[in-house]
Amino acid sequence: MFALLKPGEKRPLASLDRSLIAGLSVFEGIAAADLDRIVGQARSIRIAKDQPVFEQEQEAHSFFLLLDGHVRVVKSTPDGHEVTVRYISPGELMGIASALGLTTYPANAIAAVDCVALAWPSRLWPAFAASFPSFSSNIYKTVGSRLQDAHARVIEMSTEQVEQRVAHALLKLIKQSGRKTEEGILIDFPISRQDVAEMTGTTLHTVSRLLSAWEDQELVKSGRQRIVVVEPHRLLVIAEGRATKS
Amino acid sequence: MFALLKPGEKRPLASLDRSLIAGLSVFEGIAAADLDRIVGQARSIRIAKDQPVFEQEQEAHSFFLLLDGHVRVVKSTPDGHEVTVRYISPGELMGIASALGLTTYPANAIAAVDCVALAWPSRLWPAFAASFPSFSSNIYKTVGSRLQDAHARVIEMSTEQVEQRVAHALLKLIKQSGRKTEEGILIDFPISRQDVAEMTGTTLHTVSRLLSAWEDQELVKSGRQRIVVVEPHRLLVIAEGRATKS
DNA sequence: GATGGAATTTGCCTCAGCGCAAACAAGACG
DNA sequence: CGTCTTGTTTGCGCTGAGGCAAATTCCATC
Repeated sequence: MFALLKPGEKRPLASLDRSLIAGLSVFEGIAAADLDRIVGQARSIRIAKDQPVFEQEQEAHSFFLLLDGHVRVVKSTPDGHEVTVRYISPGELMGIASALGLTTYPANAIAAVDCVALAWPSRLWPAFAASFPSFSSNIYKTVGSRLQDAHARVIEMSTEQVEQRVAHALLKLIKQSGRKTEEGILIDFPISRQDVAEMTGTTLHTVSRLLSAWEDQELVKSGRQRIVVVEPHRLLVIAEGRATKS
Repeated sequence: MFALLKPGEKRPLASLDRSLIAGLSVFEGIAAADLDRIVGQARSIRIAKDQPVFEQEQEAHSFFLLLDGHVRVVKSTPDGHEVTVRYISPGELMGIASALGLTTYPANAIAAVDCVALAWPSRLWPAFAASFPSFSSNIYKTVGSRLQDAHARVIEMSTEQVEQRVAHALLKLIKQSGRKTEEGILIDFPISRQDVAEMTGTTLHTVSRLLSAWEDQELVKSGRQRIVVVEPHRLLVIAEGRATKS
């Protein structure tokens, strides 16, 4: 199920760097000893690019903490549509269905690049919640902010035009996973027009047209599965709907 | 802040009917003694029609359990749009910001009719979570299902046409708050075209046109702030997009 | 029962964005 | 180095649904 990374990768597997992990917001306020007890029960896994971390409807056997890479969480509808729920960045949790009383995963999670994650068996959750209150409280904060995000998304879909939504999506992506380059801020994983369309409720054609237009205005530079935001500020103007339609 | 009901209302205030409350899913699996300890710390409040239960951005001083009535939860955007997040029915929680680590309410809650609710001070939450694990677990189940709902909503907005979304909204409403009458299933509180528009991300004009068309087909009967679904099954056909556009 | 305000209906016009289709470019792979 | 797959671009036409505006109906209230 979990394919291996290409050989030559230099990421930690057996010997996890606890000091790095301890800095993550999920573990905020947790004593070192407790942290060890929590992390000690996880196994470390690798997921190759384009492989699933977990799948919709599948029994939720584990929950995960992404250490390295990027994961796309997608919901598939019965009639064949795909809607991207969110992208997971390093340090974020995923597959926390069990904390919400679900027994199956509500979405598919696909590695956008080769990934490393910690995995805990879901059955440990009740014990964790009881023994490490700050851990569970941190996790519920995550859930809370995802609920907020989802509502914000509903509001965007209800009140904004496609152009604004796509602009917002790019801004979110560079905020979450942007890497400065000399050209501008690069979205640090392969992302296609189709992917952006699935995030914003539109079509790859419309996204392509928008990116082309923005490219002409030197707002972004983009290529195959690659988007660089050159002028975040002007993009924000569009996102907020204060753009001067010239 | 909390206006009174009209005189002559016969609802319980001081003497709460515990046996009724005990049946609610929020309290599932909780010992009678614990239930008493939880409910004992709540105060019972009344909210008059059109009055706020709590308001967006306000400090989240309390969380609530609706006992009677219907509450509309609405988010306002900076640019004046209003998006209805959900309707709360009797037995449901609202204002549970504190359980998610928020200090302010993320939305406005307005009584759609005169309401009765229990209110707990938010500061009790950590103690409740620690002392009554099934209570907190039930609450997080609620949160989980709301997260699911929100995602479902995003998917609807991304993949369905307005007609389907409005049909879905009516079906959800009759499921949640439908009352059988000889005409059909009545949505049991005043709801305007505008309200439906705010639930579905469209305009009152479009909702009005749709309801008129459905009225002609004898699918629904509607009037001023009043909607009766006559043929839920045919409405479901529309909602699923299997309608024969005649 | 007259008045005023709120909710609803409807016609007409416009356009953002989708669907379709075809061409094109860039890697991947042998 | 040619070939093939996958992602991208772009033109064209169409239409679902919103915007605007005016008329109408229903209630609440005095």
